[in-house]
Amino acid sequence: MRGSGNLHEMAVQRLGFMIASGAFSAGDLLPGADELCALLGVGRSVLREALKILSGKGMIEARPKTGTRVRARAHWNHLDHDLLLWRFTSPTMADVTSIFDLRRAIEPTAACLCAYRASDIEIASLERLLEDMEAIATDSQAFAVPDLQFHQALLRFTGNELVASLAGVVEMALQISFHLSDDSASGQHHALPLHKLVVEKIRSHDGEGARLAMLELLDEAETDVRRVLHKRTLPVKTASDQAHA
Amino acid sequence: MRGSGNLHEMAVQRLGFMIASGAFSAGDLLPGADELCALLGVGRSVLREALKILSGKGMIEARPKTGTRVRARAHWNHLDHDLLLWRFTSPTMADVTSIFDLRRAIEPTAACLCAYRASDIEIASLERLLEDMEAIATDSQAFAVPDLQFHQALLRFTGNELVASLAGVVEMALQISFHLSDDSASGQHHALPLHKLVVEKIRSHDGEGARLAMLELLDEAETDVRRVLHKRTLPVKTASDQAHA
DNA sequence: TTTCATATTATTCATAATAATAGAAATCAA
DNA sequence: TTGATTTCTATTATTATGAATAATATGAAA
Repeated sequence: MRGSGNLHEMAVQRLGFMIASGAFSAGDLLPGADELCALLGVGRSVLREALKILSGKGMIEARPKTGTRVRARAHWNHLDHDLLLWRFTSPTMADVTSIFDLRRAIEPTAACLCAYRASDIEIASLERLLEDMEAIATDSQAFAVPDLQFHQALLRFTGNELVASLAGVVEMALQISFHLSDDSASGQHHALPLHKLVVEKIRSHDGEGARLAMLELLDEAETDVRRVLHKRTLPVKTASDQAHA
Repeated sequence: MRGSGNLHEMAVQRLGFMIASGAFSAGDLLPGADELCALLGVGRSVLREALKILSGKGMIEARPKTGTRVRARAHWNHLDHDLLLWRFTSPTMADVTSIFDLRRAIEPTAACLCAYRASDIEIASLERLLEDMEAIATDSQAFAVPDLQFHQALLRFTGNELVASLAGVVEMALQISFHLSDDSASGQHHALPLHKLVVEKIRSHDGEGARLAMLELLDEAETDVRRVLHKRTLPVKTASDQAHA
């Protein structure tokens, strides 16, 4: 858990992660203010700011007399960057489904919009990112950087700030992909042709083509993640990794 | 601007709206802490909490010595409920485009997912909402309630919390629709058949059919909004409504 | 069953001390 | 003298603490 920076950031991270990982369940009362201060080792102002941030994410609700309650998950802003982080640090198969549901909804549409709206300069910058990816396609880890930039640029070039605000989700998705595939050094070169196809379709203003290419790209990415995650999660049954659980 | 509730909520609403509507532009320095306290009529703790909430939305960034800066719009979390409110209180045509871009990406996919995942109970509750809509189809304002519930239920029944977190966007979209169409008392009865079609397709587990029906529904909704907004914005040129501009 | 008092808790404010840093001044090397 | 580097300082955010206020769930009384 990233605990660097200001005190209240640290408090947010610790408390938020605890709540997100189920240390308190929905409807539960958090400990009183003073007790929480002691638990987190911070003053009241800091705790208060941390609680405000968490309530901004929809996770808690404070009321006089009763105290501070954990709200139902339906109220949480699951698209929040921190929340994504807390939730998907150790992703399950169901988590992969969630993420790719959303990507499959957003990114093909974004590619389609780009085909009609992206400027020549923007398309050129997509092509430059393709070159970057090609140059380091053998290094599975370094590949992550231009890959992420590519997908985020695509969202941005829709010219729609609402769509672009979903960048955090694809960031998390790619982080999971690359985190999982660091041992299977297959390289990501098989992903490159589809990326190229997407840009080709965008350059020729073929919206429907771009959508389909992106869909195919996502299908492939999802099966990749599932395959590695499957191999990863099986050994857990035998291994005794309950050191500090 | 809803200024009810706690002091810091009020401060957030006022400051946030000011920033969102361009009173300070990106990179600008906000007034110092004490000056802001005076401006908003609150103590330092309250101001501090308000600033924390706004920085949680990605709108500002505080650093010692320099002060608190307004971040570039690209960093804002435009999907945040408050931000949607501040931004779309008086929507432009471009705003309508933004919202429907996103709805067209999300809701057809959500309808498709529902066709495969929604339980019989959930489908039944969609049908109940259809009945509610039918019962009050003549009252354009009352219609808004079950309509909103319908679209949000659809997102929820995908079983995907990430997707469901986009409920705020459709809420804003429908609010705009109904806010605009309160004079053109055409009634929303023409929207009903398409809603029914969506549910029919879901009940028969026809994902692609549900997607297409939802797409059609959105097309119709968008042209409706555009038509009314067009009629609304034209008279502004002649009217002298610069009373307190 | 309703009304009211009370104790608990969050909320707010005010003040003081600490930490961080941008910009200026001073120092040093070429 | 010039340029870069370091140190210093003033400014600002950050944190802590204490005290007073507002709101309300709970239980007692009517």
